[in-house]
Amino acid sequence: MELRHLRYFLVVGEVLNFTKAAARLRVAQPALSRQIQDLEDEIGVDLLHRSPRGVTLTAEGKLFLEEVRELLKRADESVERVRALARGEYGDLHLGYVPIPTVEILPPAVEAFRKAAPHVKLVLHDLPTDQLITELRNATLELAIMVQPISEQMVGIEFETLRTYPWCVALNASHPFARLKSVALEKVATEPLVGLRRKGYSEYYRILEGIFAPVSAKPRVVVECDTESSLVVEVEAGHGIALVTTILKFMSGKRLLYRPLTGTAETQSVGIARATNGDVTPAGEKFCEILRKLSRGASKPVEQQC
Amino acid sequence: MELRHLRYFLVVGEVLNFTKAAARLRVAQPALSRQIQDLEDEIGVDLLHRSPRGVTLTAEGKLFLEEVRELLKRADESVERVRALARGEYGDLHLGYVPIPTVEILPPAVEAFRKAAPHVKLVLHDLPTDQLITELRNATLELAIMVQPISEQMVGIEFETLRTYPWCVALNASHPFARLKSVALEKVATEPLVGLRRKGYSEYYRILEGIFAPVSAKPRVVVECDTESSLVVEVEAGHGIALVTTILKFMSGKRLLYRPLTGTAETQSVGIARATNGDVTPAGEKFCEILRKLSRGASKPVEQQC
DNA sequence: GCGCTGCGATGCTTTTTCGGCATAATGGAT
DNA sequence: ATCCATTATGCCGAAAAAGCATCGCAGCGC
Repeated sequence: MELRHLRYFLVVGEVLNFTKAAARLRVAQPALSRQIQDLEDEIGVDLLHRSPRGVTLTAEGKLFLEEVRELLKRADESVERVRALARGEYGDLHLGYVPIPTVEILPPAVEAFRKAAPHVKLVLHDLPTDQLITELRNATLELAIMVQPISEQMVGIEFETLRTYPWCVALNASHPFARLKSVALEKVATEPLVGLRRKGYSEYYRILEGIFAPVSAKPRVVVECDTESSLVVEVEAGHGIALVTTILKFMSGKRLLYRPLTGTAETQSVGIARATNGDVTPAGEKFCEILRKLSRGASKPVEQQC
Repeated sequence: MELRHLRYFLVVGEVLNFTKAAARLRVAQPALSRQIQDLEDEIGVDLLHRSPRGVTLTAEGKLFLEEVRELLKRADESVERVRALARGEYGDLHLGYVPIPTVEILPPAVEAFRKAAPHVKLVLHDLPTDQLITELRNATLELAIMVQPISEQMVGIEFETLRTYPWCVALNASHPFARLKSVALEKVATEPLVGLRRKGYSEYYRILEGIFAPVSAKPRVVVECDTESSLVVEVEAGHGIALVTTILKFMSGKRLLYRPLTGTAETQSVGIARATNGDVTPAGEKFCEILRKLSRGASKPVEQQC
């Protein structure tokens, strides 16, 4: 039994006339008769009552017709599903991200992707940087949107920058620096700083050290915060100033002031990370493409307004 | 795309080796390679990664393999279902019956049928004779187990006798006839009778008239009962005697006495009725066969013990 | 390093089967 | 009885599948 037999029987069962069915199938009537006979022989059951005025379905034929209809529909769907998977319009996409630094990039990309590939089950995993790296390596995650990791984390990881943000100083309105238009790196070196916690954000400290290296200073972090939101609270409370990027504006609103940091060329890059040997599905590639397009087309990042 | 492609792909996907798969499929390896290539070309997606050390499934291949597994399974099931229908082991069987006269025949037949064809949905319809005839004609019912209808009801109906029961007289213990071993027809002719109601049991009256015709008498039915059980009650209460068959013993127990009726050769036939032009499914035929076998093999009907 | 081995792919031939054409058989309708 | 629409059959050519021999490739062992 081949699908041909089923396709032929479906039409014969619907039209109830070999001649017309053959015309619709673009085959000669005798060929069609043969195929249906072969089908009946193979399953060993008469499916049709033949008469010179056409054909009628037997009870077995009626049952089989319904089965065949369903079967052919499912066959089409199966093929279409595989094609959709190959086009990146079907399947699961496990995507990791660090919430705060990606807040400018991720939400519009997710929205665009959901529109472009509505049948892909997009699973978002909100995790700290260190764990994102781990899960990319063991393939739990396919892609991650995150801050560029420090070089020692990069083995086996590929990173593609989407946006770069200059560093700036976050402070509350009563701080002396509030009157300045910008803050020089040397001045920050002596200030007490509010930072993120070491565990989970190890790259933050490496970057801080990188920024201060030219002035031979060590950052003096007096408060370590679990999250960016508590960092905002600490700075607002005057426990120190913080070295951040303007992305933080998205969550601090007008509670903090931001001043450009001068005296360093360091920037923070946000982009896409993937495992070097990791299989990225077409859906994943589609998501990357959307991210790239949005990053190219977007207006200048908020840092400009700092 | 043909089922052949799917069958081949299924084995290749499971064995992950063309040569072994070809051996299992009893085709040459190049033929198998071709078919799989054709399949991939047709759906336009690579399903396998080839290497000189064997093959592995792509993500698309994994998905398609599952789809194919399901598809082929369903195809087999569909064919098997049609075959089962043709063998009378699948489908619906709408069976009508008149409860009391069939109580000796039907329950064991239903039990045997359920064992022989467990996947047939047997739907029992408990209806009066007249309605059974109607529903056989309009094909709502396929078969009915009932008392043989009178000739004018028989048009378009075929009846096959399974058992015959002689008529006897049902009476209560205090009736004068209770002392007799048997009751002659002439004696019954003058007695007040308890009978079934005319509406729905029209054949009962035709039969009664037939029994009394030889002695030029008319049955004198003084009470018409809706059901056999109320007939038992009326006879027990002494409102009259009743002409019945010994089948009634099944429900009256020892509340009534039964005496053979002499002076008539009339009997009541219980059997299978079907519409002359009605399609009887294999399941229906199977049921008939079981009824016949049970009727042949059964011990003599209860009438003998009357 | 070089042949060996196991694997899938390719080229060519043979076999099967599918389709087309002409025509027979069928059975109800006129 | 004849006609007509419809399905079935016989035969042939074309297409597709299978088979056979062989190639190409990559890892393995000597």
